[in-house]
Amino acid sequence: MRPEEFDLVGSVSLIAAAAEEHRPQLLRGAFLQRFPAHVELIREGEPPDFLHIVVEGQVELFSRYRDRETTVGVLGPGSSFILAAVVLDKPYLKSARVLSSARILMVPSEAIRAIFDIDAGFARALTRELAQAYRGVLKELKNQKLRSSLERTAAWLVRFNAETGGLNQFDLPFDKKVLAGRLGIAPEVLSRTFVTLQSYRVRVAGRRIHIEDLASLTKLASPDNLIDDPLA
Amino acid sequence: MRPEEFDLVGSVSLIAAAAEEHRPQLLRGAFLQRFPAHVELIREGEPPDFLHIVVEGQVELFSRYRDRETTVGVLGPGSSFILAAVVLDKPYLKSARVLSSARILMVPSEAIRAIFDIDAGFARALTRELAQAYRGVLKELKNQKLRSSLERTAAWLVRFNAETGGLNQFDLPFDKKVLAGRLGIAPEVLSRTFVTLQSYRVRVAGRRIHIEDLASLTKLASPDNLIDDPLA
DNA sequence: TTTATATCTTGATATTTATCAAATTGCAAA
DNA sequence: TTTGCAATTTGATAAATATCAAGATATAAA
Repeated sequence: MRPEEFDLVGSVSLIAAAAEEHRPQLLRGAFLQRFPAHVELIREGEPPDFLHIVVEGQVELFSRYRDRETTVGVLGPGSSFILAAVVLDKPYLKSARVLSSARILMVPSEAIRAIFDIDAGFARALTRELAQAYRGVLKELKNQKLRSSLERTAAWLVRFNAETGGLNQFDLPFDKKVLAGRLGIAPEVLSRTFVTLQSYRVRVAGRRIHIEDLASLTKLASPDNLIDDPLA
Repeated sequence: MRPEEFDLVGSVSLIAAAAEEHRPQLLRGAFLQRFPAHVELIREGEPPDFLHIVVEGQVELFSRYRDRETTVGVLGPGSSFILAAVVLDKPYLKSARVLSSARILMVPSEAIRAIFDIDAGFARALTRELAQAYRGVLKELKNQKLRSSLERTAAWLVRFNAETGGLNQFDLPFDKKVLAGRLGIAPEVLSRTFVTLQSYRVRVAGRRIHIEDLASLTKLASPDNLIDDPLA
């Protein structure tokens, strides 16, 4: 890696948690690589060679089964993925593909495990990250099982709105197709959901969303910190 | 705790992972307590006072939202729960109730966090446990999103059968109502699912299950190690 | 611009799952 | 045993979501 890349990488919280003297070892076999959209970064079932950290762009996590596919998450800068597989040295449970052109930091799994064993601060950070990831999936499971697709959509809109300044208007950060996956519904259903949301005074024009009655949408969504996770 | 209780507790893998000299500190404020069925052990939203470990009996993990409720897991002896909340010192995301009379080991959260900070072996064990828990929920999320209720039921039967000796006959370990919750369906749907499974030569009599054509059931279930988790 | 292609929407319909109500069965305490 | 309650089953129906097939629209490359 080039020097300026080290700076960039040092700002990744997990790496920053490692003691200064361990960082070189952690980054020795690491790559910071740029990938175009659609590239499949990892494939479920494969052994974990690298811990992946999104530095720039967006990555979709998904899983295939028979002839089906489902999205299990969408990540932005700062998020790592497949940490659990790396820790346990077990096969990936999910695949990942690049949505919009992305830069990914790839750190060799053995390095992660090695530093984990000798650097308590790094171990703590990693464990915290894992604990947060755990809570993230659990929340998503609850979101799926306890809410209807209309409610999930409303909750996502309310959350995204809040996290982008609460201006009550914003652009969707990805294709509606991807949002549908993120929400666990078919794209057609999302389309119809947006139609239904008109009666809650949500206006949709292409990627542009206007929330004209936040109170009403919020009432529908029933946001709940025990279900809704920060969008990363 | 009484001496024989220390033995019992020492066999819990997480506790066993702590260095000998740290065990007393870990167990100083701990309780090993017996609870009757139906007791609610923890309630989502509350701050994490204790890490809970099932020593005997069964515990159902569930979550409420509005007027709904969903099961997020059923645990047996050896399993801990709410580890992530303890590590992060954040509110529980799920509630827990006793199914069949149970003995629960409750270890104060601060003790867990304190030993975590000074005992690398314990920290490693805890992190591994967390990583496994993460993979467990992720698998459950995939199970829910990628399989129909019929397939989930078939997969559960195939898995349970395999883990109880592969005899192709066994008793359900809990009420059908609880199994329905575990599978994420209404009890009425489970009833009908069992009727449908007759054409796969599954016979149900009360709690007794006979699998008369494992191949056919297995074909329906498409077991997959990236989805099906050991039942613990 | 123009065109090719993918995304998005809409209509029609099928599947899946939930809900409600009413038996029925099982089981445990008296 | 008998009684009473909870669990389970079954029928009827509703609600939620998926699927398939066109169109319509947007977007990016030429």
